[in-house]
Amino acid sequence: MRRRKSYATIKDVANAAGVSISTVSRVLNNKDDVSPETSAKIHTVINELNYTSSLAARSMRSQRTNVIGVIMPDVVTSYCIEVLRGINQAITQSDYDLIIYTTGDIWRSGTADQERRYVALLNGSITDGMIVVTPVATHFSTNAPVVVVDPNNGSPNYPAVIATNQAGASTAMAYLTGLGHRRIGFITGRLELASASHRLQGYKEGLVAVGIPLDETLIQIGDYEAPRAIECARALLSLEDPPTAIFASNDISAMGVYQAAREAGRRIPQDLAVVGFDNVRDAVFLNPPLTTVDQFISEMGSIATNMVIKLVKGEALETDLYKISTQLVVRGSCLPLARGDNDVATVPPRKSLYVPPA
Amino acid sequence: MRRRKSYATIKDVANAAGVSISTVSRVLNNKDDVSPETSAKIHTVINELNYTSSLAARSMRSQRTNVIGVIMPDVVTSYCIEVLRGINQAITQSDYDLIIYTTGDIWRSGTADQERRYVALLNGSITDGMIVVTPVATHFSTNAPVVVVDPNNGSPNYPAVIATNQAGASTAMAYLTGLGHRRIGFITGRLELASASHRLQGYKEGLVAVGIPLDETLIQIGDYEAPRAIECARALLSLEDPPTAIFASNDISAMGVYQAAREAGRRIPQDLAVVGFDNVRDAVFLNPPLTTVDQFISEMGSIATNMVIKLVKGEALETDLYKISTQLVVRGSCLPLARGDNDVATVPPRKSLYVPPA
DNA sequence: CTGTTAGCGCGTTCAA
DNA sequence: TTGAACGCGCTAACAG
Repeated sequence: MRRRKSYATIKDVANAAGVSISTVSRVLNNKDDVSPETSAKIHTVINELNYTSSLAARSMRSQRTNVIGVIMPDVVTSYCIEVLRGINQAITQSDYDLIIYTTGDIWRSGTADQERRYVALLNGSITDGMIVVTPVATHFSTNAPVVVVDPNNGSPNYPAVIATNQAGASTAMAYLTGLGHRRIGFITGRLELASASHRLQGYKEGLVAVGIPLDETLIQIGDYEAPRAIECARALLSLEDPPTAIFASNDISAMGVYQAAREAGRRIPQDLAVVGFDNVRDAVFLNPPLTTVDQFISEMGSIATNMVIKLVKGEALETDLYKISTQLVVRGSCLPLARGDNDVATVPPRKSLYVPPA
Repeated sequence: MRRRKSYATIKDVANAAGVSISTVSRVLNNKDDVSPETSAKIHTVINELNYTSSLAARSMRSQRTNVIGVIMPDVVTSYCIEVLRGINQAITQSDYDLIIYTTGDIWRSGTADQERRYVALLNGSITDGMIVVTPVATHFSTNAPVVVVDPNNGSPNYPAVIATNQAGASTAMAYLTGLGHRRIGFITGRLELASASHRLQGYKEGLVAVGIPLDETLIQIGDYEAPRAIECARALLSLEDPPTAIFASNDISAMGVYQAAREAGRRIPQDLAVVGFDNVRDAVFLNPPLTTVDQFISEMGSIATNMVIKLVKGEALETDLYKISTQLVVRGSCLPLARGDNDVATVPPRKSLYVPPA
């Protein structure tokens, strides 16, 4: 499996153009001291040979690659996809290219050692700066710019973009309790993640705020994924005294609740109010459209991207800790708690308003 | 912005351990001819210095990186996300790491030149082999393994994984016409993509098969995205003689149809049958669950991944052209066309069966 | 078992 | 305006 010089190198270009390597290099880097003819000649050859300078060799010398790296635990969960969406958008409007690095294993990675390894791997070579998403590690061995998104530890050592998970959750609770709900089920996220425990705190906080005692049976341990959420919702709905509302720790879990409710013959929102978290893109397409807490995930991605780019360029940051406030997006999945069983007529009909996510 | 030797190099390790550089290299690559003590000593130092070998330098020498590269037009459309899901899964079960490369611009990229540039960029340096998703380019200048997913040109020059788009679409049409529908609207995808025109062909084929004349007003030009699909569906539904069924070129577009139908007060499936394409993860969470054509996108990703890995290892492929047959997944978004307006009672109640996508 | 030597492809001096 | 020489961090061949 040895492949040597399978592609054109700067040497090939130099030979074909009848000039020296360094002249080609100069042309590549737009130095001004090259005669127009030589330059033109070289460009022709470059096109003919389909030459591209080697990222590896180039970065090894110049420490400059025009590439921003992203390290994520995975690229398939809705959260990561949304972050990516934002990063993607910010990259589009910049001169930088994007490399996403992942082991592909949701569970295996996420360890501090892995993260550190990756940061070193990319930053030591092919990346000008990087974004680490939901890191557990607190320190990375690199002095190239690092920006962190939603770190899993308290006070990040790097410029960070974070969401106000707890406040968002308690806002949602305030909404539900305001509608008269008192038995509110909760499906947690992956509790080993900071976001999940913060949302749980928000749930409890919301209960305390209106003096509802905590009922542990109303809390189900989820994992941010639909299958588990379906089970959780089934458990809640088959309780002797089932909740009239369920607050799911993310939208995917809320979709699981929809599924379980349909199975159980419970109508949303008449028989069961549902609130999600994230405001994922598809939330608006559910029937009824999902009321959820928007945490502007994709914004977090684009802000983080702009932060690293600034740092790479040597500019200063306005702030090292960028907090993004969550916001409740009210759509059609909740109704006021009706005392008389299906007293739906008393509430205004919900409009099928298209509320674009983010 | 010049940063020199910001991180530990192999030289630092060698100095700190009091050995030569090559000895360290041997330890790094698990060569057997190193004394246990030396090896242990070096490992200690490596940990202390938090050393990671530079990907750039390493790959430049050894042409071996243990990294598989993916080049995609973007990382935010549902199609790409699904492909990624499959790649992700296959990578998990391998020893390889994954790098995803994208310009982040859905529209800017997708040009043959860009693709060629990226392939050269990654393969010339940091990647052992790569997967190019929906390429328009037909040839890449590299002899490192390349596998192509759903190429936009006829006969790919590289091992490829492709979906049977046309057949899938005509199957869906057969289903709809079998239910008695004769006025069937169609929302296309981005017609510059091969998949989109193949699906359109399948639509027409399905019409021809049962002798329904083509009505151009029933074909709306979409772009695989929801907002456009909503407009298309609105147009179809406000036709003088509106369709009784709409076949959308992908699930995201089908979600747009749901939205437009809701606005127009049309119930799905009673008043309007809807079929999608892709079988995206969330299709099952829609209400009613979406009947769609599964093209096993994520399988395509994992198969492609396993193919490159084989090639990288120097193993032979069973086949160079892997066709994945589509399959209709019947859920709840279609009913037989009822002559007597809302003659719903004649059909069996749809079960809310959980059909896991893929 | 370990050190020395020679590049990989490229950018950057320094001379010419 | 251009070319020769050097070294980035690393691996592989060859000596010892």
